[in-house]
Amino acid sequence: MTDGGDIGGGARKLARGEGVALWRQITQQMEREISGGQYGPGARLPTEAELAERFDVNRHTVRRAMEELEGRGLVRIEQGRGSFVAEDVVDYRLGPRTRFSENIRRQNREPGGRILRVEEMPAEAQLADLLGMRRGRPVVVVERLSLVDGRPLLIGTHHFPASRFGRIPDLLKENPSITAALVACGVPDYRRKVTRITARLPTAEESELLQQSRNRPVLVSEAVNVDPAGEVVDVTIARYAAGRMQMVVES
Amino acid sequence: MTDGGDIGGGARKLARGEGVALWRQITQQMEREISGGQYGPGARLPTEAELAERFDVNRHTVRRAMEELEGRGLVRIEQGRGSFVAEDVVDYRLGPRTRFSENIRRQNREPGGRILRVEEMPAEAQLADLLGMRRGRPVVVVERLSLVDGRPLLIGTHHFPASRFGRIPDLLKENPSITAALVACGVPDYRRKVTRITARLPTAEESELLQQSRNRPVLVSEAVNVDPAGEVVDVTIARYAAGRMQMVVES
DNA sequence: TTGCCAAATTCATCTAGACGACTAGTTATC
DNA sequence: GATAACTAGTCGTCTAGATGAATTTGGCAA
Repeated sequence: MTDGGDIGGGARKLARGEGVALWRQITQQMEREISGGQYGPGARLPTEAELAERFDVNRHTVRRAMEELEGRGLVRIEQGRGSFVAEDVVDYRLGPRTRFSENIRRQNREPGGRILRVEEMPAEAQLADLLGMRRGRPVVVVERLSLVDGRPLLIGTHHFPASRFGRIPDLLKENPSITAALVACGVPDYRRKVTRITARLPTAEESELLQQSRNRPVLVSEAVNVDPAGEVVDVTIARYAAGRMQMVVES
Repeated sequence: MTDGGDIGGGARKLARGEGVALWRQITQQMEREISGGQYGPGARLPTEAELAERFDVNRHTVRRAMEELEGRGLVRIEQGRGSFVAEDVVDYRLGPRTRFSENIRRQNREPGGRILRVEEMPAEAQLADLLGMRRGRPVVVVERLSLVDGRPLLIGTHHFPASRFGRIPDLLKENPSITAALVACGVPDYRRKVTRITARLPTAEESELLQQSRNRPVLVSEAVNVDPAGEVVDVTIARYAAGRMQMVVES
């Protein structure tokens, strides 16, 4: 065995004062061990205190490394329980006719969800432009948390022109399905016209609702939906727990 | 004015010991001030030391808050210089015939790039399946950093079956255009068949190449490209600096 | 057995201080 | 005038220690 290193899983000496931060070296080492199969998916990792001792650094330094791994999607950290190797992702198809429930059921998983918020408010400039309506005219905003097998996957915020869809709040009280509410408003079908996608870290509220760590990004999609006549039905902004899904675009 | 608070922009007292972490409260306050226009896009924010004094907390607490804002895309932190309010994003169209250069030029921006790595290696299981070839057979791997107006936007890793595209390494020495190399290999045209998108924090190397903070996520896309006959040409994995672009999917 | 409480474990936050690394501007030197 | 050396300002990393919050465990009482 070479200079104090123990490739089999023991402590490998960190290089101090050589330009590479200690926490980065710990990140790399843990990454090697996880992808090398030292710990299987879902397995529990040593505690921060143990790792700190093993690498002979302060616990804060280990924490910095673990936070990095969590953000990269390799581990999941739970307060009071420990750290675990990450697992499982859902495929989420993004097509012109994407409907959440069908999408999920196609993968033999159980869709679910609940309405978080329904309100009417004036349209801001950018939103009004996308909806093709005048600024300040009322829009109905519906926010929904969608689940897969009981785990939150996305937060969707829908914006409908109130002139045409003012009945939606009442309809949703009867039946929480947005698609059904649209049918009742005379929109039997709609399709996605354009989608913009980016990613960022979640706000405190988002990470709370999605039950996802602050370090894991959210995929943010902004979609414009139109009815068969090409009329804009709504603008939806959805935030997906990136750690739990992969968006699939077919073309 | 109420209990020591100065809504106009001065120090607002933080609530200690009430269940909300101090760094979160600082995040919120700074967010309010930035989105409220206290600081314009690109403007320099107070130093960490100044903020620490203003909020009456340790500098580390301010740092935690600023890292959060950076990850969310609101600010940009530069060592030795300071922190600045974030700006500008590029639209990146993702369609069946997406070509990087055209895509960028359409927005009156200047595309650029350089080849990072070219090598031949055996195909791993998953990759071989996607390419429709046997495991372990050689693939040509080309890694390229693509720039917009001189700023890195994405790292693309292309995987070609070596049987058909073994000449690519030599061709790229003449002309660094991948599209041109494919033409020379008898593939005048190709299109994107399916794309999978997710997001995660970047590795050290990725954040280095993309010149993007460790806290800003990368959008990761995996695309399968096929020629007009439907034969798989390559599998490309691209990592985009999420802070500098929005992916646009039209359907 | 069930339910509850207390202790132990483990991660989360905050403070305090030191030093390193990078930037930008100033001064000294050739 | 150009260049090098220095300096102040600012962010980055690391240590050390204290306290809080969430979870698990084990024992005791009903």
